[in-house]
Amino acid sequence: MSNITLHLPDGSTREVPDGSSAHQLAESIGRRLGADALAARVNGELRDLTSPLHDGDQVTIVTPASEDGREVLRHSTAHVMAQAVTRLWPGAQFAIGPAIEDGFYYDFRLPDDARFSDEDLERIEAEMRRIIEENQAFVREEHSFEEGLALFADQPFKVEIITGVRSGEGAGDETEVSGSVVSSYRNTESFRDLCRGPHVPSTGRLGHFKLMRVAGAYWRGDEHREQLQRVYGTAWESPAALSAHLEFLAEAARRDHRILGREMDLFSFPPELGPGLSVFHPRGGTVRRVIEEYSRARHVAADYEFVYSPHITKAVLFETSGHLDWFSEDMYPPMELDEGQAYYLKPMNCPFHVLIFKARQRSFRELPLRLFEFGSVYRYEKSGAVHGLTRVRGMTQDDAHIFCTRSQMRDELANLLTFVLDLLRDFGLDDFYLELSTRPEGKAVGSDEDWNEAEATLADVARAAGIETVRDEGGGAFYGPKISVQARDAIGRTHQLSTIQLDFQLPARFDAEYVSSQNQRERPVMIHRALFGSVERFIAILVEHYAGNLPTWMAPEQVRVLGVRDDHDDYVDQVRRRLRGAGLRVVVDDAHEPLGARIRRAKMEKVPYIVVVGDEDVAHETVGVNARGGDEPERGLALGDFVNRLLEEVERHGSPELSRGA
RNA sequence: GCCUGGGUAGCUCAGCUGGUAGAGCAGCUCAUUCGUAAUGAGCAGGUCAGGGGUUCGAAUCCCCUCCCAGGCUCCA
Repeated sequence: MSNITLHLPDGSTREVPDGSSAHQLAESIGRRLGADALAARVNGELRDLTSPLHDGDQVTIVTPASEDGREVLRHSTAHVMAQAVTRLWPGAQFAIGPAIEDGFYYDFRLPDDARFSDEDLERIEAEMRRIIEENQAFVREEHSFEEGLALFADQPFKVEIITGVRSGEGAGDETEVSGSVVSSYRNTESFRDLCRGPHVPSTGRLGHFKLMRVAGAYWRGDEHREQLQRVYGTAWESPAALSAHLEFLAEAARRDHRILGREMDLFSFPPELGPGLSVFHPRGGTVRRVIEEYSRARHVAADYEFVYSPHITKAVLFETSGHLDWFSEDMYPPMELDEGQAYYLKPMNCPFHVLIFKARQRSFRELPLRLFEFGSVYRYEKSGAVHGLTRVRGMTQDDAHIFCTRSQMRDELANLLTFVLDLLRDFGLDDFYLELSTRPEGKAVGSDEDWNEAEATLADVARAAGIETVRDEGGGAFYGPKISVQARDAIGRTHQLSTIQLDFQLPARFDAEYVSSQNQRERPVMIHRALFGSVERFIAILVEHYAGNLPTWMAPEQVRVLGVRDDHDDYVDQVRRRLRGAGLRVVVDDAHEPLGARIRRAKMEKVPYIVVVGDEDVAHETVGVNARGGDEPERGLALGDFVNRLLEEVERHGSPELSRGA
């Protein structure tokens, strides 16, 4: 028997007998690898371990603790769940069950319109453990379309997938079927599932999973079609990886801004206001004011001009802008005033800024004209979509619109991107990537040339910024492409923050013009940009990023002063006035409670500095300082030194030009 | 908007199959005067989300509405 030569990921080659499977290759490399192997990536394609190899193949053995390995074991775990469900609910129909980030899901329709309850998750999980205990093999079988249709005759969703593939539709169902044949994986005589694969060799290779929740999900993601029962699970290569993931979820829950916001008395969502509408309490108001004031100072330094616009407007404004055509469903319904005149709450600020531009004739000498506003907007988000401060019905954008000439556009965008990233870094977010969203099919307005030019310009600017950029094809707004800045937070989650959008449409719709140096009327380009996105959401992200421990410059309360005994009150007040006089936010806790209890309260409220003063401090004009996150309290620090230290810390965060100018 | 689950004191929660509401923390009062994460006692606090129904009797069972959570859909 002749040998074939295979290429391994480390660049080496290996000869194995012709007809060898990926599994045999793994075993020939090492017993340990043979035992670990779950699947193989052959010439870039994931395959079963049993698949035969051919001369010249590039082969990577897939082991559990890898992205490929986790994907395969998650997908296989989804099949185990489907089998468990059919055992528990005979006649259950299943739709699709792919691997997703951190886990998997499977969509089901249960007999007699039954629904899963939370308790059912435990039953399903127990049944899955039995299936894993049985160590059933995953056996791949291939069929013609006709055979496939016959095999899955009692599974209407599978039939739809198969017929969709045959007619060339359903390209999105690659996890189920691909190519010219129908493949299925059989676990037992009675259970098989339509699937492209690959899968782990047998169910015994699985087991580090947990079912998380049940949810509704529309068949094929279409809200006009049947809603199925989706079960989500997480699955990992080892107990340690599973528990690390569960601990990550617990950590995210501990940082939840909705919980911390209440505990820290920052904001609330009174039910009397309605879903998605928040109020900021004094402490949250302080955080917000500090953030907004800092943003204003930066914008002043960057030559923005400040404008204001009303919250409601006649319908004609949004008819002209085109927003009523596209988003009327997502706007609050109009108020009928003045004999049938419809007024809308504004869902965005841009048309107002265009009107400001148009208020008089503009010269090219005024461009770029940068109009900034903390603009409150109202959007009628679907009731199921609102979430804390991150998805709301009323929010304030740090919104600006830049009017410039086409020749200024590139420089303006490049400077803007630098400005954005610098500002975000000042808030402690410094791990970014960019997303370039391009023309949305079927929704876009405007000429191809304009779109191409806009996309190319944004791509150039993104490249020049030297930050990782991913493309989001078709993700742009109807009037132009955009760059968005995605920031990773302290626990690795990404949040879409700033967006920079190019717009050739709105100036045209409103017939905005400037007079050029050639005395010609020209159409300006408009750049929409919001750096925080919404101020509310930005605060939520910061609270979660810092787990509530906001840096001193943003903290609602910077220092808490405690006297050891009542008779230190005079000195406590002296310390308070000194700190207050230096512009610091100070609170005195003179409750009649033991010092330890007051320390504890201040710690739990995440105050950056706790100052304790007693007899020795009164005598020497010193303070004891217990810093948040510090090891040991510092005793006998001169009051003046402490004040200077704090002032330095508070001022240090900003950019140099700002601390000089503002 | 749809699916699943939920709503009991300011917060976290208990209250079995219907018999008339409880704890801890927080709050208030009094006592305690204390050097770095919980001093003690007492008091007060509830239309059990709201409305309707079943019942001799509803926090508990049924219906409707509101709100919340997690998904789906959507996200200018």
